[in-house]
Amino acid sequence: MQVKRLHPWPSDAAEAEAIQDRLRGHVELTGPTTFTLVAGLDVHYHGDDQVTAAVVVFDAGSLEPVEQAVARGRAAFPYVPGLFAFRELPALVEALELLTATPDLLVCDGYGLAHPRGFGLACHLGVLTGLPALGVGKTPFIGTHETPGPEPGDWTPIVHEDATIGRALRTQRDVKPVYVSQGHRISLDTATEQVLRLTSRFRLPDPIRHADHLARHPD
DNA sequence: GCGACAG
DNA sequence: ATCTTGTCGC
Repeated sequence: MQVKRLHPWPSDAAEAEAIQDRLRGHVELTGPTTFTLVAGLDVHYHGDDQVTAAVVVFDAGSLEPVEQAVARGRAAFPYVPGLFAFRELPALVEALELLTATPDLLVCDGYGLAHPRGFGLACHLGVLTGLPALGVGKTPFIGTHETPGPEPGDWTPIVHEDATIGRALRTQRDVKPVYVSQGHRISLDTATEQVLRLTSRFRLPDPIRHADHLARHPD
């Protein structure tokens, strides 16, 4: 698939934040409610700043993987909380461009709207591709939330400065919640519904687990 | 002011 | 993040 060309690369944190502040205005918080090809994305780090990005495309009906791609490279930015996307974006975009199929939903490993400037990795990937995107975080990052109930599907809002920016969502009984937020062209209800639908057996959605596995074991 | 801080 | 990758832990 084709991805919009990356903006000039930031040489420091101030430039990176300026890019986020500018692109934030392009995020759309509504979009389709059903999908046919869902992609999970993840990046594996190894050695000194080496990265392997993986994307696995699933048929949304059968939940079977239909295509995958891997791109190797170097972390493109130092790790700074809030600017984490700049480490992984070039490798992830390269992996997406290797795909023959064009997914219609990106399931990202990290946050979207639930971010200090409202523009996490899932928003960034969504805006660059123009595709609906959602973020799934494994640890709380920003905002406050109550503990959701113990059953799959139970959730509580993540609130920051009087706004709901995501949900703590229980995907499996008595297993720690995941943190869902909108990336681009998706509602919070739809993002929640898709994360649940895509999670078959473990804590995280299958597309993210498969991408994680592929990034660790590319051969 | 200090510490903590997605992956 | 890195480790083998299910999740939790005080």
